[in-house]
Amino acid sequence: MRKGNRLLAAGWKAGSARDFLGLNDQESALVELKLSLVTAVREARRKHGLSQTDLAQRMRSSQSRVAKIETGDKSVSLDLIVRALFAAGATRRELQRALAGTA
Amino acid sequence: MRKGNRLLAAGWKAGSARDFLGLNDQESALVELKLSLVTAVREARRKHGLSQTDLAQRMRSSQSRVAKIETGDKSVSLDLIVRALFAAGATRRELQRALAGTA
DNA sequence: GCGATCTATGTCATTTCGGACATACACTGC
DNA sequence: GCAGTGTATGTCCGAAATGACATAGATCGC
Repeated sequence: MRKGNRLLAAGWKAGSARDFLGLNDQESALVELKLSLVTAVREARRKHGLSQTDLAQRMRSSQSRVAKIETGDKSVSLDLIVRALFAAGATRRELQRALAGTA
Repeated sequence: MRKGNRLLAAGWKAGSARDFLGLNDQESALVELKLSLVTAVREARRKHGLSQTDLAQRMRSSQSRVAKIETGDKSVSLDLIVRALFAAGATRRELQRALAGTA
């Protein structure tokens, strides 16, 4: 939790996301993918000046869910992350860029 | 189902994926996103000379699930699609390209 | 300090998803 | 025509995800 990645404290663990427990290539690829998108969600949300509550309404969810999304809670699906991203006003192109991100 | 998009016969409907029933922008964006990826899954699988059964094993799933993925069954999550994509040997970069696709 | 706003975390009831199995269909070589 | 292979579809049940609520922490202006 120290360097940079404060994200995913509970749940996914940080770092390269593979070293921490038996994740094979495919699994870690997915986890890291989610990581990138989760970051993009918060950025998109803030960029558009929305609170978690605002975003929650836009996507017909709840503030607590949005918080879980952004903290990388393991109960959050990729579907929900992407929905959040779109609801936060991100375009498909931005999604694409986010994907190119940190990896 | 005629022109090109034979995909998603049952379930999501085809075409621009929005016109067919009350989907707002966000919803249709997600559906179309899934569409692109689903196509990518089949391509990746074939490119690597795998049968649905083969891919199923790689991702510890079943042939029927893979079939459902590729036909756009609505019981299939984005998570599963992406897992299939990685299991089929696609890289993150390819995923990114797929995202740029047809839209 | 207090209210207001924003975010994080835990829990729970309901919904949705997923693997497995059965079965059907399509095509191919024999 | 039949066996073999690949794909599609329906169903079931256990597992995971989701929204909602409660509540706590963290800032900030006053």
